[in-house]
Amino acid sequence: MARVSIKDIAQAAGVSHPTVSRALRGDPRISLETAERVLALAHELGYSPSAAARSLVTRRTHTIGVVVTSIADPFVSDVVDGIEATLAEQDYALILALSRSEPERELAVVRLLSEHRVDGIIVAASRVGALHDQDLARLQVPLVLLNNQAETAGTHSLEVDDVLGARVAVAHLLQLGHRRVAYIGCPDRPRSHARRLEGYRQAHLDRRLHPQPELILEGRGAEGDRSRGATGLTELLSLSPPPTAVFCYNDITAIGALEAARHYGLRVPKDLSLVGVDDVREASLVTPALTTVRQPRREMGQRAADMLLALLRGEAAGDAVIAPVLVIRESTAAPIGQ
Amino acid sequence: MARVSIKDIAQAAGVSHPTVSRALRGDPRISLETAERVLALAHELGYSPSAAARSLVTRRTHTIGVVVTSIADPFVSDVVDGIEATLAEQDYALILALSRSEPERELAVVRLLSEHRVDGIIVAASRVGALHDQDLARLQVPLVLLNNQAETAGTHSLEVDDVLGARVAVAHLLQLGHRRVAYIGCPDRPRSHARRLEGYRQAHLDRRLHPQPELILEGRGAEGDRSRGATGLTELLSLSPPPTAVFCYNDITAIGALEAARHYGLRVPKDLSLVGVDDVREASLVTPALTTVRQPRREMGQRAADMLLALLRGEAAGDAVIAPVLVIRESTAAPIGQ
DNA sequence: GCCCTCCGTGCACACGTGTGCATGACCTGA
DNA sequence: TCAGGTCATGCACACGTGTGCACGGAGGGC
Repeated sequence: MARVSIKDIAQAAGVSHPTVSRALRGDPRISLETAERVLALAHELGYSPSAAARSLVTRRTHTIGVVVTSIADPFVSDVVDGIEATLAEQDYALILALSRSEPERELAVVRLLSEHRVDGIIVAASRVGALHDQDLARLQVPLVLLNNQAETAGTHSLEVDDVLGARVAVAHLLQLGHRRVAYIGCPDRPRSHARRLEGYRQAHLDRRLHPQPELILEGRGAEGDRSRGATGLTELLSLSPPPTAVFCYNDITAIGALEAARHYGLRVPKDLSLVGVDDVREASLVTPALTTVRQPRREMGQRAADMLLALLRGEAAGDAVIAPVLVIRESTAAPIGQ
Repeated sequence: MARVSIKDIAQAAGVSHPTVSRALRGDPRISLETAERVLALAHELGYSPSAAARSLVTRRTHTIGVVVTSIADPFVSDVVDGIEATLAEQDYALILALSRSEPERELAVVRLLSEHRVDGIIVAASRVGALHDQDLARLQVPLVLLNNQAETAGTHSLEVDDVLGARVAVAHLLQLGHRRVAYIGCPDRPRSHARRLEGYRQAHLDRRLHPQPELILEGRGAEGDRSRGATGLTELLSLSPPPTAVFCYNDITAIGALEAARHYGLRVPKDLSLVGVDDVREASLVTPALTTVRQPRREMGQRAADMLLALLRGEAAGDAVIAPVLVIRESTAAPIGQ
């Protein structure tokens, strides 16, 4: 423990401790001579300022809290990586707190961040939303919500443009020549589900096409993503004619559909094109590699941190919308006969 | 910001602030009556103690630093998840710091943790090791190293039993009836490479078999894991007779070998059995799903945190070794003719 | 030579909490 | 009635840093 304080330096330099404080902070009122002497001594004694003592008087901890449901989720950890990158540049410390979607833990998180007097908070909920809001807002600290499913008043938020992502993905399929493009959705996440569906519609309308209702599957709630992809595809194949391409709510759903397609003897992308959303690790590994809509996760983290730091500087920061990127791989091709 | 202090409570309760402090900490010397009054007021006013002020006098911040190379690495994020679980139980805050394998950043990390006076530090290096040690040790704070490649004196460490993991994996292959089992290693990580090779040897000796030198591939350094798996397998197939099973340094190497096997028209596991190490996400997703040696990552994080907390309580904590687990999936089977 | 100005530094206090010691009230026993 | 003891509380100080203000000295203008 570096237990040397500015008082020790003061004594060694033969000055008062306020002089040391000013010298270290580069106060121009201190003579060059003493400033140099103090700096040299500080270095020599291995002085390290106490963030606690400093924050006590400045009322700033230079610390921000990051609340996520689970750090094991690759989406979340990429976002946190981006957050840290920006914060580290500004010498902010990052307190990581996991809510684990347990009310008890969420309460403890709020208490922890409150006691440590974080200057600001970023909440990156991977899936479920609508938590914390109330309690965290009560801390009276700048709050940035990332990809939150719930609309919360009084906070700043940042999210990916889901409508645009879906629109670009479906436009890609339509441009390849597909005319029967299906959508397998996700009722568990109503907000992004509705937006992706909207993008699906817009892509059709952009080409003066009308989406066919029987090709739009809401899916059942109780199912997991993967199984929803499989059962969804089974259902779609019973139509006549069946779709030649499917836009899936996310990559895991698309992989489920991919497995089902293989089971039915369909070749992807020759007989069926598939597109997912998220660009999870598995997407590039599966055979054929999945065409997908990537959320620039790291960049989103950076942007969120930038927003928060701007708020801390007293600047006004509106909400931000990030544009996703279509990554074309091997699971999409022109339909047979084109 | 909860800016109400014990002085405010004291004033409201008509007592002195030390009395409030004692009442909140449950000092038995305070009368039950005033204690209750103080607690009620504290709750009513929304009091939240200042960790900074408290730590200034107690010389304990109840905060620990976690240093990792990259949080985006799934191994690391699982470990951090485990660390957080244990720390949260004890109401410790967790400052996350990324070194990113950049000397400049490592220096900044040390400075940051030093200024925030963390009570202890856990270093979880995913791959490269031999960093920080010097600087971090200088902080005079309990230090736990997790899976570090370098031997560092004066610190506590925790690692997975690499020898045992390899031994169990190879024993599995031998028990299936394989008699020519190869090993594709990794010269970049000499420590764990040597240990897995040792486990490979032991498994043979356990059955009174002698490993054949031509079946042991060290691999070239410049190559990536995946490509090393592919070129390694190619080399092995030129032997006569070729091996019927391969134990790979890690899953990515095994996947590289898997792809090469497919390229040569070999069916896995019918013609060739493959085993990896790590149980990365991809391992269970690839076809056929990979038999592998899982490192209990989350548990390792928990154990590391437990060790650190024990050290903080002044207890002696030796080094710990974690036993890995063999996960049998679809990439291993008895050789043809068995 | 005197007054004013400017420059460098120190004094005192503040931030919020914890703790050793003293203080006063009350009770007990002789 | 008084000495001694217990109990609840307050006083003063400490932790390490930052800042408003006062102070002393040097220099310049008249």
